[in-house]
Amino acid sequence: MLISRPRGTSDLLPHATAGWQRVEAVIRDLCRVYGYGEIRTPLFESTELFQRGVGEGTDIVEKEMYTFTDKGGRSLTLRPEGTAPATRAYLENGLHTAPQPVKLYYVGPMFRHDRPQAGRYRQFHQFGVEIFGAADPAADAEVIALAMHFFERLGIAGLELHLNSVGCPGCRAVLRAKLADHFGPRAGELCANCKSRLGKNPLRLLDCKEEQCRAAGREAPVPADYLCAECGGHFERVRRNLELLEVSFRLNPCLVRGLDYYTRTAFEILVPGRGAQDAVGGGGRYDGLVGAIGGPAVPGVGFALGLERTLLLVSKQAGGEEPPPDPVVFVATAGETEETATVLLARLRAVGVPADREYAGRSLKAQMKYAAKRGARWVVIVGEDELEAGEVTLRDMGAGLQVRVSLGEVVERLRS
RNA sequence: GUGGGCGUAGCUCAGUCGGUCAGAGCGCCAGACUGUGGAUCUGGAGGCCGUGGGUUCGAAACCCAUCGCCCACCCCA
Repeated sequence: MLISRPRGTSDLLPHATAGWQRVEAVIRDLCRVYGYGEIRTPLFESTELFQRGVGEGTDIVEKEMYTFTDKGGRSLTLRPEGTAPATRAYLENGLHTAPQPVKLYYVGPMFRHDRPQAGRYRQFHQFGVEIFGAADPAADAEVIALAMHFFERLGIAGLELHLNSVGCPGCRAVLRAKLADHFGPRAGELCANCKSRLGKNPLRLLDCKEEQCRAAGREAPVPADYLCAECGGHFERVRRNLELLEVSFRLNPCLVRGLDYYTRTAFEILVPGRGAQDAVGGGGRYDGLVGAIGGPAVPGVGFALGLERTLLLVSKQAGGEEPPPDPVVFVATAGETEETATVLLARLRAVGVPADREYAGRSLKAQMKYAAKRGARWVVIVGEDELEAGEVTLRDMGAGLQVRVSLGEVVERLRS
C-alpha cells in the first residue's frame, strides 16, 4: 500500500457508522431534553488558547498537541479538548451578555499526539457539555446526571461515578502547604514525575498511580479536610442534589484536577476492571477558566466523554454492529428496458422507497445475485416480455414468489 | 517517551531444517444449453511475502535497520 491513514486515526465504514449515528442520536435527544444548545467550534485554534485554557503544566500542553505554524506565521493547534474552545466562543460571541446560564454541548473530533492503544487514538471523539454562568451546586449535579443518563440510555451498566471537591484557590492554598509538609520529607520515595510535581502542583501527587507514591500518600492530607465553609457547603449541596436525582456515586478523596481554575466539584466516570484506561469521561467545575482566558469572572461546570470508549462498551454489552441499510427494492432489467427501469427507479425514490439498481449491464442472474446480497426485499424485473403487456414482474425475495403487476401500480404497491 | 508481539492476495491465515512455496478458505468476477437470487460445481482476476540493506549458489523464511499495526506502561477520553 502506498499511502495509509495517519497513525492513531481510523476509517469508519458503513457498518461502523451506524453505531455512531445511534450514539449521536441519543446525545442530541438528551441535550434537547436537558436544554442544551449545540455549539460547533473550529477544529483548530490559536495555540495560546490551550496553553492558557488547559494549562501549561498538563501533559496535553506539554507533549500531546498537534501544533503547526500557518502561512501567516501564527501558531495554531488542532483542538485537544472542547472546553477551552467553548469558553473562547462564549466570550467572543458575547454570550456572557445573554441571559445566564448558557448551556452548550458539542460532539466532535479531538486530537492528541499520544501513543495509540485500545480505546485511545490520536483523533478521537468527545461529547461534552458546559454550563456557563451558574455557580449553583444544582448545576454540578445536573451535568453529572446528564452524563449518567447518557450511558443509561445506551444500555451501559456497571459504571462507577467518582466524586470529589478540590475546593477553591483559597482553601487550596492551605492544603498545598499541608501537602508540602507531608510529602517534602518523603520526596525520596516518590517517582520522578511526582518529584517535579512537588514543586509546581502538589495536588497531583494524590492521584499518582505509582505504588510508591500511593504508599507515601497514604496519610496525606486531602482536599476534603481543608475545604472552606463555602466550598464545604457547595459540595454538600452537590451530593444532596445527586441523591435527589438518584445518581449514586462514590467519594474519592484523591480525585484531583490539577489546575488553578478547576474548582470545587471534580468527577470521573470509570469502567471497573479496565486497567489504566478505565475512564470514559470526567468533568467538574471551572470557576476560574473564563477569567484565565481573559474574560470576566464567570463560573462554569461541565464534562467530556470519550465516544470511542463509549462505543467499545456499547458493542461489548449490547451486542455487535448494525448492518448497513437495505435497499428494500432493487430494479433489475431483462432486455432493452433500461429507460423504463431508470424512470421507475426514480419514481420509487421520489416517494421515499429506498431503491437501487446496478450499473454494470450484467445478466439478470447476476443482478438477482447482487440484489440478494444487498438484502433487497423486493426485486422489480423490468423485462421485455412484461413491458409488451405494460407490466413488470415483482419478486418477493424472502418468499421466493413473484407476480406480474402493471407498470402503473407497482410504485403504489411498494410504497408503505 | 518506555517495553512486548506482529507485518504473506480485499479479509482470515498456511508456508516444517533457507532449495517448484508464491498457497488455502472467505470475498469478488464469470460460466454450468445464454430472462431469475442466497446451495453446489467449474474457471478467472488479484500479492516487488511492509520497506531498505546484509548473509548465501539460492531468502517470504536467517541478521541489521526502518516504517506500520496491535497490546501494555506513563497520561488521559
